[in-house]
Amino acid sequence: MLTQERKQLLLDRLRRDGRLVAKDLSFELDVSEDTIRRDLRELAGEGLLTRVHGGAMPASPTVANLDVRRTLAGGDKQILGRAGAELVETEQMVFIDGGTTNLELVKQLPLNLKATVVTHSPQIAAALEHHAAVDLIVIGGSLLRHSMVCVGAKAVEAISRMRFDLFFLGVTALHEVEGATTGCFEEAEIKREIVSRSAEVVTLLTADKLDAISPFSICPLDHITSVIMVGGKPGEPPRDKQPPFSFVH
Amino acid sequence: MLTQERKQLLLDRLRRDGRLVAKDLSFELDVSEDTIRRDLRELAGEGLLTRVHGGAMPASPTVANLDVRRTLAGGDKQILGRAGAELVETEQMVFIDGGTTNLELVKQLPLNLKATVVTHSPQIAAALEHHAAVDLIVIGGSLLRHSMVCVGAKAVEAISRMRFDLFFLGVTALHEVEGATTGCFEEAEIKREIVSRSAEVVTLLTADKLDAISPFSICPLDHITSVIMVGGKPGEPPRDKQPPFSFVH
DNA sequence: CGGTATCTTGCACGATAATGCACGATCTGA
DNA sequence: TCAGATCGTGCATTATCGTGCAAGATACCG
Repeated sequence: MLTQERKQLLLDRLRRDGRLVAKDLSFELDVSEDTIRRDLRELAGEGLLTRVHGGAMPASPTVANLDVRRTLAGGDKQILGRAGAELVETEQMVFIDGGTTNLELVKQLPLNLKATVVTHSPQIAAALEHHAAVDLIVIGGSLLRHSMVCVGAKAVEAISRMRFDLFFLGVTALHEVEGATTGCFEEAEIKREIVSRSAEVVTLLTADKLDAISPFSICPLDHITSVIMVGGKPGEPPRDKQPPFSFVH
Repeated sequence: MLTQERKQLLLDRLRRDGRLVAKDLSFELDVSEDTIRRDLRELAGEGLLTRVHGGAMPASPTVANLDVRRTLAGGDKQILGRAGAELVETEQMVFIDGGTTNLELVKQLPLNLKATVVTHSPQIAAALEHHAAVDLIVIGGSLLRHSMVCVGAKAVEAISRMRFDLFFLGVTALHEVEGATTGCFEEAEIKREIVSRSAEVVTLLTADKLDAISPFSICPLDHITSVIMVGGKPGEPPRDKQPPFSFVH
């Protein structure tokens, strides 16, 4: 990727998101953080943006940097997304479930990632538009409105003819005893099928979904390879969870 | 290959990709990098592009970002989109093809529209997220990168079991004699299937696609119920086209 | 037909730009 | 105040660039 092209992309991102995080960009564009910081320094030199600790903000009179740190830190879902994005390896066959957390994950996948991605979420698919080296397979079917994923017999059947290295499972609740559960029968059905055909199952979980139960069961906890949660306050012993639970921040 | 020919190719590439990489071009055209760089230097001298380390970028502060271009180029397409949106009636079964024009159409559909929409474009599907009363069916398959629609045998088969009241057909070219054509074999295949199963076929057409021909045939002109074009200058008699052509502005 | 001028291309070589890493300084949140 | 993240700088490495030059192609002219 050309240097100028990258800088242009940074500016576009800044306009779109209202901020830039050096570390995330470094991962997504597959260059060192030094390079990103150099770019930001130069763009700031041209007055195109304002540098702040951790990244950059728009140059315009857009608010000062009172609590820039908090702004830059981004939501929990972004943190989870980044952690998830780092798990994907070259040439893997990955199924990505729907949901806002997984959408964050997709946004943080390296732009030059070479892999096969399967999804039943049109939004996930659309978000992969610019990942030119990703083979994208969309599972069709009736679209469930509230979760915006495709379900139905045909969808299950299509999935039943595939095998995945990695599955990013979205759940509405996770419970020590009841395992992973969700709010819709059709969705549970299809998730269960995917779980059964995946070597690794990873769930990116926000704290509010832990120790909760939804109506329809997906699978017991031990079918899930890894549960990644946003770590609470640093210092605080990260809850009393054993693996497969892990914490990021 | 002639020098001038090569330079023209470079400019075409630049317009298409938004950037040029010297090394890649050297390999592709089988000349030394020096030659490419010489070309770029001369083209830059004529102000046709801007040189950057590793290649070249567009001369004008062109909006390199495709997403931005999509919204900017919107004028005519928005008009077409509105015209198309007005054709959809309650309870109809509508297939919406991919493409930026149809995306505009979807954005202008009434939020309370009650209908069944079928599409093989994840972007179209995602854009219908907030249309709560729309039954949405997504046709899955391998995703064609450049047009971002799903294709393949499974997709055609799924479509072959449906019937549509209305099909918004996207084309890259429309010609009096050759009819509707497009740039990709797989796409033509699937469009043809949809046309054959639709009571009405509507094409929203920007002027630049008229009287042009693309490699793969979809259907003759008389299979198309209605071609809606953006009217040229108001006052100017809207070309010499008979129905099915109609003009809006 | 032979000779010359012009253009194009590829290669060599020193100069410049881009990148990543190391290390110490600075900033941030607790 | 402290630990960890982020930053700036200097340096080594690699890729790219610009220039000069020579070989081949083509056109032009006598």
